[in-house]
Amino acid sequence: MAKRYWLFKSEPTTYSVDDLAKEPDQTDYWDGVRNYQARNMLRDDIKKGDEVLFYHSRTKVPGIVGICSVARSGYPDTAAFDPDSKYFDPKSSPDNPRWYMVDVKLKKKLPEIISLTDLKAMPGLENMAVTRKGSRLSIQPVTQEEWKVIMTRSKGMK
DNA sequence: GCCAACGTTGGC
DNA sequence: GCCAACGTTGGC
Repeated sequence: MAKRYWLFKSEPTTYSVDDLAKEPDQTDYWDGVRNYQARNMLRDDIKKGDEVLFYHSRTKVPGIVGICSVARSGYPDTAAFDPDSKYFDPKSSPDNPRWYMVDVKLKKKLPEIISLTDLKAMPGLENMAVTRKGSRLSIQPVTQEEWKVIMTRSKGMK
């Protein structure tokens, strides 16, 4: 399977790119996704070696803040089994897990954010879910063309 | 903080 | 299986 590209959203008050940067080996699990469409991608499609845009949502300036790679393909989200976790789901069990997560490794924190406003203005990104109104999907596929456009933009930074 | 858009739940 | 009610998301 060829390498694929994704965009992961997180609220920085919950988990930010700086939190990931502090982790050993800058690697952490991406838990708490509780949406079936996103779950299916985590379980079936997102593989080790794929690349990920780290996106901050629900903040003053939303946008892409980092580039990550997938360090581990989809496996059951253990937070769903933990009654003390805010992601606890009694309907998920180790025998029959409902939710999945992957591990991500931060490759590069961008020197500056590529804001949503920027993304909307960049040619070639018109079809990205994140630039479309009302898109709440927290895990989104990114095409190779879109990825290239964003990489070109990030390389222009100093 | 507001509120429109969205996804999920549950009664019927 | 429909759909109203509800809770959540996320830009502004």
